[in-house]
Amino acid sequence: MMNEEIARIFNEISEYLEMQGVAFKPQAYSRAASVIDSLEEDISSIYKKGGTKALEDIPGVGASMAEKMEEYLKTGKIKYYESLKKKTPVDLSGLSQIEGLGPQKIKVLYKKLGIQNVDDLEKAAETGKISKLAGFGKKSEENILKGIVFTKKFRGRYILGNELQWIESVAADLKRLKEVKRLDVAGSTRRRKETIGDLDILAISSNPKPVMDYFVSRPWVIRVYGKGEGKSSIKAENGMDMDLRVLPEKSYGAGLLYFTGSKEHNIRLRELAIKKGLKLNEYGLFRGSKMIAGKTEEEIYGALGLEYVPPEMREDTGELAAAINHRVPKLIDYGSVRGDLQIQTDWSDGENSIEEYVEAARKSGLKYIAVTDHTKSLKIANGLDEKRLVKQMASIDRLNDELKKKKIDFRILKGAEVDILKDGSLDLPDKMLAKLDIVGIAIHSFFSLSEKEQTKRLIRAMENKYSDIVFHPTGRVIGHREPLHLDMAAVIKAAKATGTVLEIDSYPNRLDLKDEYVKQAVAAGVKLSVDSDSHSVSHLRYLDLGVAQARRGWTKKSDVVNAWPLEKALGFLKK
DNA sequence: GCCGTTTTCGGCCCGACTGTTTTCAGTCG
Repeated sequence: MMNEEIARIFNEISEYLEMQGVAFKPQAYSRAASVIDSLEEDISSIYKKGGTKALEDIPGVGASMAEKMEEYLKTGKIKYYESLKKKTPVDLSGLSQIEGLGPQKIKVLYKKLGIQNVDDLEKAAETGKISKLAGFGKKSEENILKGIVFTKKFRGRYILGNELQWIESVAADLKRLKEVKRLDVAGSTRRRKETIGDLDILAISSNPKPVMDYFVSRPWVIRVYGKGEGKSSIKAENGMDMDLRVLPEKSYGAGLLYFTGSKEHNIRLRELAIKKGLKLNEYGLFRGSKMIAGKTEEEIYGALGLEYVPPEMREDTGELAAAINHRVPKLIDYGSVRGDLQIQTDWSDGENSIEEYVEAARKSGLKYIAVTDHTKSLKIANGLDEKRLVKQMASIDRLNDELKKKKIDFRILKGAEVDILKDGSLDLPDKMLAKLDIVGIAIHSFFSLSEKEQTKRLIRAMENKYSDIVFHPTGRVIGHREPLHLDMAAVIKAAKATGTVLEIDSYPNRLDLKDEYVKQAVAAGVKLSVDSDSHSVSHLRYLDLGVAQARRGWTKKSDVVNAWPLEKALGFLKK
């Protein structure tokens, strides 16, 4: 993607300007960089549609940056950036990844020692040159060496769903201390971002010292960056950085709000406070020196004249306007999914039998599941042909009869994850699809078709009168596979027109649809399903990740068909 | 450099911790 590259360049420009001591411009560039980085649409396609005017519609991007982006798209270079780089030829991106190094220190390292990259830095640190510099010391030198080792070893972010159990066990461990009155994991974990970079843990304690002592001495702590009564920072053995902060009870809501973020949401809140003649920080909301709110988040939103905003919505994507007008949607609750509409069993590439799924699903409180094994084209997954599917349907009938006899309120739906072929036709004939309760359709091949072809292919499949749900619609695998080239606006429009449900696949590295598309789909009146895409009964727990994704896309219970009672859901789906 | 139900000019979030200092700059979130 162009976006990542432009974001990187803008971030570097920001740091160069900071080196020069320029005021305000660095923030402008770094804000634009972060917006561009999280943008769904590619810069080049935005530019193609509307030129620099369209680029200027990106928040934080004005005429000057739009022009630079245009220059980059046309020539592959930005002269302004090149000249900054020429003046101070250092690997900024690499160097600033080292913990504790920022623009000012990098500047000194370059001017005094000619350090241009991480290798130079390592050599200088090893030969003791850095500790002799003014403003640096022995400790700085040690930290730089440690930082180099760590950045080499661990990079990138963590997939939330893969870490959540561990995070919850860490929190539970700390909560057990008698000195801890309350403890929450804040940050992007609380906002349920699909990936997280580090961990922010908050606690109330009137006696923080033993809590901090305990925290930094956990066996999985491999490095302690700092330890104080108010804050301690460590690195865990999986490479994740963690902060634990202890706050007084009267400020806990303010702290929770502040450390939950997002940063952009907080900045907006502070600006709102300023406009009301107030000041918001992590200790409370103040009028002059008088604290007027702070104990709970609800209290602070209230004092600012706002409706409460759930953490999953705090991304500065319009939630504050909604809160001002008291129109924050009532989001779908965790645990409110009643049936799972995508499950693979041992008939194809799943690990468990239908019977085992029934038992596990009942245990987790579900009322129905759809068995949706792969179809024949997906040979690698042992996909079912018509003959085997008929056999499976008969066995589901038998199991349902048994459940009925035992007066168990649970239903197994007959379904399939039907492969969408290259031309948009389906892998099973209509007369077969007609016999299924749930026809999930999915793309598992020809990932690199052009946007036009891929969109046409998917929409054609949706137009089949038996297609109920598009499984993992964009096909992305976080950190592994880019999403399909799709015109999502057109897909969402087609979903509405054809009455096809779009899935939120809850699998940790899929979470597909992603939050922005969920929001667009909900706004368009498209119905969603939240499914686990289980390949084992242990995956059923992922449903809450899908609900989190739904909440991040402002979804209400009424938008999610499998949060409805079974009969209503079946009534909505196509014949 | 960006932005505007106060503004097209004059603002731009704010505090903790570290390491180097002896009162503070830099980094981080």
